[in-house]
Amino acid sequence: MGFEKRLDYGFNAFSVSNVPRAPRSIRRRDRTKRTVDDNQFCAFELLASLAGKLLEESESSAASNVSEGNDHVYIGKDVVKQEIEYDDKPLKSECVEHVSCKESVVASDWTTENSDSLKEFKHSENNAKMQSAYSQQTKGDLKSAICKHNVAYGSFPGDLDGFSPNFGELCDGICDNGVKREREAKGLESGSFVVANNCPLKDQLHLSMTFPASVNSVRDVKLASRSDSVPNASFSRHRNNVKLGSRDDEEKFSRFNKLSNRFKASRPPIRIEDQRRKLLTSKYWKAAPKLKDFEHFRADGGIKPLLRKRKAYYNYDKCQHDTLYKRRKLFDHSSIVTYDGGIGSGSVSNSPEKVKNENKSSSVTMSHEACEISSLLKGHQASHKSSDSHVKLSIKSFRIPELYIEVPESATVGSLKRTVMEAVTALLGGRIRVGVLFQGKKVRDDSRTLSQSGISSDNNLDALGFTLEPGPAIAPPPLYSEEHTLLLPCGAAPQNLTSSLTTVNPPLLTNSAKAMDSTYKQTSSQTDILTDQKISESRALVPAPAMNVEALSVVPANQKIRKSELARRRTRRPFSVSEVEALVQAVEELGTGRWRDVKLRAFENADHRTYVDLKDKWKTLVHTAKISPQQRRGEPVPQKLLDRVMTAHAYWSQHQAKQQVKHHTGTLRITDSQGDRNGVAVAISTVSM
DNA sequence: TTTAGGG
DNA sequence: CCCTAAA
Repeated sequence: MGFEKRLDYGFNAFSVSNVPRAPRSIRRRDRTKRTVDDNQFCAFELLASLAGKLLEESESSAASNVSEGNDHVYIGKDVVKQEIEYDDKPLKSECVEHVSCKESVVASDWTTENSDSLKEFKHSENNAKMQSAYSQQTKGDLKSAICKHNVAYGSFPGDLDGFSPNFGELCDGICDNGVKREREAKGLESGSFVVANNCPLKDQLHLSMTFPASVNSVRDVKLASRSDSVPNASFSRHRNNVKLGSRDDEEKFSRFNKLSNRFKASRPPIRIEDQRRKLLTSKYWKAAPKLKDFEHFRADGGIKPLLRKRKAYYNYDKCQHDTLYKRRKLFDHSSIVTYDGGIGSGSVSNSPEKVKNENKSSSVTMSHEACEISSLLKGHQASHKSSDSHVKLSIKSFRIPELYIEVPESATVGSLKRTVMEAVTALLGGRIRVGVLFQGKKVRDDSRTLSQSGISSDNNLDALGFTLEPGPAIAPPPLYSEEHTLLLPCGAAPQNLTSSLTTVNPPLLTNSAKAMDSTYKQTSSQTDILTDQKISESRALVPAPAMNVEALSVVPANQKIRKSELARRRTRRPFSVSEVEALVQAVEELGTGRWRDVKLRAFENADHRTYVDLKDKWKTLVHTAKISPQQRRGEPVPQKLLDRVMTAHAYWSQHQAKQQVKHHTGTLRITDSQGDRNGVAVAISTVSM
């Protein structure tokens, strides 16, 4: 009966490919060895032929900068050691690191960096500089050479598995010593970054030919553009940071990784997205700022090129995981330094006596938007002539909150100053407003008088605090919805305030509404760092005198941030009609219980479509088909397709039911005669046909 | 890792 | 899309 029904549904054409599937282990094997062999030679050859050239160019470009000349030598040494130590370090990881590190370098504009304990970071930095040098000096021959590098580079990450057995040897063969090898790595990375701008199209094509998909990192564009930005312009850095932290970027990053994975020979693609999710799910970002952690990362996150066992995969996964992780960390790092970074001990002090001058000088360097602070300070100055009924406060200093800064030990004092200056400038340049805390609570009502608020000279003014907060920019809704702050308009000085005043500052976020997205991240990561870093330590940086209520109020806020971060989704990517078509087609042929196969058949090259996605889409398609056209939304799916969806859905659910019935047939037959529950069950499955 | 389903 | 129990 079921069979006839099936005919009714017009499924004659369906190839009943519900053949028992081979064990996964076998199925998996089917998909292997596809890309590697073909590409192997190519990549090796490129690598080999370019190694020398690359080396030269690396040297020349690095040496072009005098200040970097020394670094180069020095770092070269370090790096060699490191390379040896972490021989199995995944190259891909490297690349990503440098991406991130570059951010921090550009952001802080450090000029020197040499420290054994900061090997890794420094190393990266240097690379970043080299990249910079590359991008600026790349011309003529170098250009094409770099492009080729990119080709070689492209082959690395993807072939870690398939290639890896030879990878180490390859490197050893090409590079006589660690230095060369390292430089080569640098070159590869540099090339990959520069390529986006300079590489002729044909090179890109070459890439595409060599590898299944567009190997060129999607991040290239942004990186390239970044190197265009003026290193000294803090605001441009802002922009870059925002960009870096943008969802899109993240998304692309993921894709970048996945792309790489696709070249793996003996295992299905890694779902980086999933890993990301796991990361996001993890309670806290392990944003430990200690640079030593980088080394740690190195040590345990590496991949043994020669390993092919499952374990190796695990390592690789972990590595990838960590890579992502690390990128995150680095990103965080750089953003912190750039964004609201400052140095804790360097509080922005405005003693009453100096207020005027400070204002003066401030107004030079600060944007007009900082007038709120100026106003506050002026008012404060005016407080000297306070009378009895006046609350007397003395703002000794405004501390910049949640300060966290990280510079290599080898950084010069000058660069440190610059870094701090830039951070502070960026901070003050934004819209800042002042919040008033009293007895641990925000004083929300701006219209209330001080006495109404309980703020009087009689009271313990230690309970009064001010906070610096992000300005009127579109405040992050969940985070600051409760933050009621007192925005002091220019010239509208607060009541005369004298007397000692404790100031505590909540996280001062950024000024730009546009930057909100990244702001979240930065804030959260920032707090994570502090969290992970032992409160005591962070307190040293952010001395929050007397009233630590602020810290309390910060906690929930950050949880909100974290929440928002956790909640982050992939960018939505509505299925196009053609995708639906492909999906329907595949499901018609494969059924509804083989999403992995569906994925492989119809979406193998769609990295962003997981089998879960496909399954979900099918689910919604079925639903869509069931509802009236008026209720449907989004890009309309052709009714014809929906019909097919219904048909296929009906068929396969029936099929499934039939299978189940079959499966239980023996049991059912036996009990059927009894006409009880089992009989009912049979009837149901029949009905559903 | 995949499947299956609820959220 | 996300999350996750189960397989």
